[in-house]
Amino acid sequence: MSVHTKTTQNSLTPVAQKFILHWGEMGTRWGINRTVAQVHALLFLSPHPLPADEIADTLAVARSNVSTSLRELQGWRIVRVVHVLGDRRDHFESIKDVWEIFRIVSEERKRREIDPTLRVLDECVQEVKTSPQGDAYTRERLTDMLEFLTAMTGLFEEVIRMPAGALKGVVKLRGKVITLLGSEKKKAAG
Amino acid sequence: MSVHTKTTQNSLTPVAQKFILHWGEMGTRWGINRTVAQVHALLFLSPHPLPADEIADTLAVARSNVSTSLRELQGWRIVRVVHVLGDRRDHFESIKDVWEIFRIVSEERKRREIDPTLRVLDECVQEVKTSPQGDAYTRERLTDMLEFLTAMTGLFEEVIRMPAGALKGVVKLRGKVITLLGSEKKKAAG
DNA sequence: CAGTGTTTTTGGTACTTTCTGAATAGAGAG
DNA sequence: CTCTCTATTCAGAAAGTACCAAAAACACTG
Repeated sequence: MSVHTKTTQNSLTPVAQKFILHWGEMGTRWGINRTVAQVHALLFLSPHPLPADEIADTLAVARSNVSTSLRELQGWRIVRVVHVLGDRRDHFESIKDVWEIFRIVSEERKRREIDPTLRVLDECVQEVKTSPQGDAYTRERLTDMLEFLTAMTGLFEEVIRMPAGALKGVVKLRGKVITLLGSEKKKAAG
Repeated sequence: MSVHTKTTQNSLTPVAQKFILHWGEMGTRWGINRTVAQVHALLFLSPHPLPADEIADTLAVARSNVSTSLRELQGWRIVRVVHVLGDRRDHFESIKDVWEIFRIVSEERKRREIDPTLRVLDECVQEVKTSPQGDAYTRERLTDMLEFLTAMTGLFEEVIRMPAGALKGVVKLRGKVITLLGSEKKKAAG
């Protein structure tokens, strides 16, 4: 206690504070470290790149913690280091395009989590096919799951590959997407 | 009568084991308790409803832990209790339709996490509009984010509302979705 | 190469979550 | 009503994660 006396408290507007805190909270719910999410939120809102110590100051966390978080964010390729003339320190900035952020994070998570799952599922299906007991029910369930995930991933990749602006167009079609897909499906089937 | 053998055959096939372990691991990465995910995986694979003690036995976790996990799964409405004649114990079964599972879980998470985020973002945007400092940059960033999330949520709802079978149809269109949406957008715009 | 500012690593502590065993509560049967 | 079987709750143990301060490493400068 009483260690927080070094309050240079780079002032956040109440709004920025609210957003950053909420973002951090959401992070934890999706398996992302709170501080990491907060650092990202701060950089996202910041109109110019920030040095690590200023981030630590603003968020009131240890400098070392910021260092780790920045490293992680760079690993996800949504934050990068830039340099400012006359300042030896690294400065960090976030990608600002929300669609880009979403796309990159999604792809990374797909790579890290979905792809391995698909691999495991495929192995499972193979194994259950050749297994001595040949549990038909298990096989059916696993096959279903594999097919579903494959299909879902495919659709997702379509969406993710859309140009940034396209999404807004899609929204204006509210309700039409299903129809479009549906009718196309009928044409293909019939 | 009512002679359910205490010594249950709790052996898992290697394949089932592999799937359950991986599923549990994936759960943790998406903010879902490992045991909860494992219980779900087990019920998903099981050709018939299972009583809690058998689940505990099979997964080698405490009975109480299973109780909690089942409660959580029921809260998500992807597991329900059923009864077996001549057996006082509750038996549990999972929804088997993968699309259903995905739909229900997605909607629940949207309700719990996305919706509150949209609310906070909206508040932030309102507040920054009327704030004394009126930080224009922050406002722009927050507005962007709000618009994006709204759009994404909308699209997601479209997809989620698709009938179970439709997804497979979509996959066959590989590459056409963007085109369809794109051309439709141009038509609408131009 | 000594000196200074900056970043990363490390080792330990605090905190959070998960899990368990024991206690408790409930529900039917005799 | 009591006995038995089952389900849930709860307090603390165990495990896991986040965080910090200090030390080490690094990168420039003069």
